[in-house]
Amino acid sequence: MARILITSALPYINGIKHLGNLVGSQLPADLYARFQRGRGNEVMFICATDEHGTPAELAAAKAGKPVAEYCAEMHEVQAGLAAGYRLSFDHFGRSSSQRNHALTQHFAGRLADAGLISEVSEKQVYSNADGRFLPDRYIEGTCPNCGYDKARGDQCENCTKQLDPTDLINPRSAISGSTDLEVRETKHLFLRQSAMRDELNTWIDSKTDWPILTTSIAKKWLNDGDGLQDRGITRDLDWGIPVKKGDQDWPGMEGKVFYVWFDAPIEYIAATAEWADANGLDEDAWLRWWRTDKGADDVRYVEFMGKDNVPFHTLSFPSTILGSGEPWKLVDYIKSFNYLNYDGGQFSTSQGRGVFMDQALSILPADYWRWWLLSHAPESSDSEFTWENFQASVNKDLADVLGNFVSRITKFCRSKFGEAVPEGTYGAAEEALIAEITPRIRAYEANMEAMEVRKSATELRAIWVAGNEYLQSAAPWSTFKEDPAKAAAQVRLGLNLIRLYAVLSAPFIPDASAVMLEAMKTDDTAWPDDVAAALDVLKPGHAFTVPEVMFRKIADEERADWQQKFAGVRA
RNA sequence: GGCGGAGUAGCUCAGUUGGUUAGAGCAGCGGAAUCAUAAUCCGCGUGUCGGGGGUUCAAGUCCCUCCUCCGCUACCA
Repeated sequence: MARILITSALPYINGIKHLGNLVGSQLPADLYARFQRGRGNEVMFICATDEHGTPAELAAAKAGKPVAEYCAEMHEVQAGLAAGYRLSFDHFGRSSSQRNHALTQHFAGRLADAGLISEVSEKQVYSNADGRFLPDRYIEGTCPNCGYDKARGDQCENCTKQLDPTDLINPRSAISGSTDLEVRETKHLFLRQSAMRDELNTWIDSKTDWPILTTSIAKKWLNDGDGLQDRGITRDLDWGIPVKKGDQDWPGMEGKVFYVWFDAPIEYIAATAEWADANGLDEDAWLRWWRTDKGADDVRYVEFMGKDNVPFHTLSFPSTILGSGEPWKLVDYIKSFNYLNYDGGQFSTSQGRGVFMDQALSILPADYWRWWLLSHAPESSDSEFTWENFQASVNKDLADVLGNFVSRITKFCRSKFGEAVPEGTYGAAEEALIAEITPRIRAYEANMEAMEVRKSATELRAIWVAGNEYLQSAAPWSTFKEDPAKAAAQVRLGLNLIRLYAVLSAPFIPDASAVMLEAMKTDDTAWPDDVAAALDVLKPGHAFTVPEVMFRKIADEERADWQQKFAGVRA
């Protein structure tokens, strides 16, 4: 039995995520986790909310709440939505946990001892009115290049010229609009990634099986300009993990916190410790997933994320791990995704454009969204959500192909043989179906193993179609008239197909899978290594029930209504 | 500007290291069947593979060039 550690990029705390965020990391990670569990492997699936940083503080202020309280509430909201989408995290932690405080401070101490931390004094813009230092993006002013009056301190959105905040004419705080700004000297810690460059380069070069999207981004950062740059890992904020060297104070760094991108990935580890705490387990229970000297040497660690997160997972976090000099588990495979667009434009959290996780669940059950999003996952390039495509795909695949298959076979059996699996011996046609479906199931497994999400969905659908093809050519409604025994065998196979589909489909549509198993009155979810045996699990006489309609169809009027409703911008 | 991704049938997309008549799903057209959520199954595709040039016996697949879209570009996370 293999042991597989899976992490999904951490959703940021400042609001409810949209469907693009969902399909870019958490959902495919869940698909993979469910598949691996289904195969009988031991899985640790970890996610958490990413709670630190300026945007969290601002969102809390806007909500009129203390930031700790705001984060606690939003964590519960996000946890509820994760449950709504059936994301099967073993633990959904918080980057603000005490475990993460301790681990982040521990790593910083180790890195300092290894000579990989430097202290740098720099000048940053301080807003007296806001009482805080302002990140470059939170300073607005007139672009010296094109005269655009809402240029940000890092870049002008109008002419795309990259800027330094001090370049701006008439700079003001983007938070309060105040022009009472001044440049102050402040000291920060930098992670000396540049010293790790060769080691990282060698490591990335060894990952020949990674998606091009992943390695090309990493190589770009390693080789661009003067090569990998050191990165500031502290900030002048109140909310965050206080800068400490292990459990010791860090002279000169009082009142500062670690930068969110330093502590967020460490939360993958800390959340696993939180999992152990929540389950009353000892230290070894989580260390065996993360420390190669404590049993993690046979763990396969896979990370899922959108492409914007790649630099941090290929360079910064590995620098932290490698630089610590301790035997922490490094990632084995990084699955990265492009973006999902919404009706011709981008989904946008800040602009409220698109469909958000809570809205989607309010109009349709999770399986509809899971199926569409996963079967259209933006793997090779950005992909696009349109209501027409969503309606057509879901109606055809889920309602017509799968749902109707379950409906027709169970109802036919009930009317002719009653609600129990009839007696019958499989013949040539049944053997032919098994012969056709077996290589498809093997291909499905291979695609799932390789995290080829769309291809997996295509193969699964083809397996559903094979059931309809079989039923159509076997035509038990005809054979029943002259040879009821033969019809009985055909029906028995059909009912067994339902159970098989439930097992195979569970990673994509867990709720429908549960409905199928319940209708077949079985809890046998063994993976079909032997397809013939898997189609013989439900024996003659085994009782079942006819389930309610599994997937209702989306009507044109509904679709038009939603299209209208979600066309604008969310308040 | 630099780097990366994409441009294949009306729509969404597959197309391994170049090799027989370029594929799938959806939509469309024709037919079969009537167990079923009017749900299924079968048949039907002459597409400048973004444009142009080149290498080769052979290119969607390699090289050059141009065009279009998208992302990233290091203090948003």
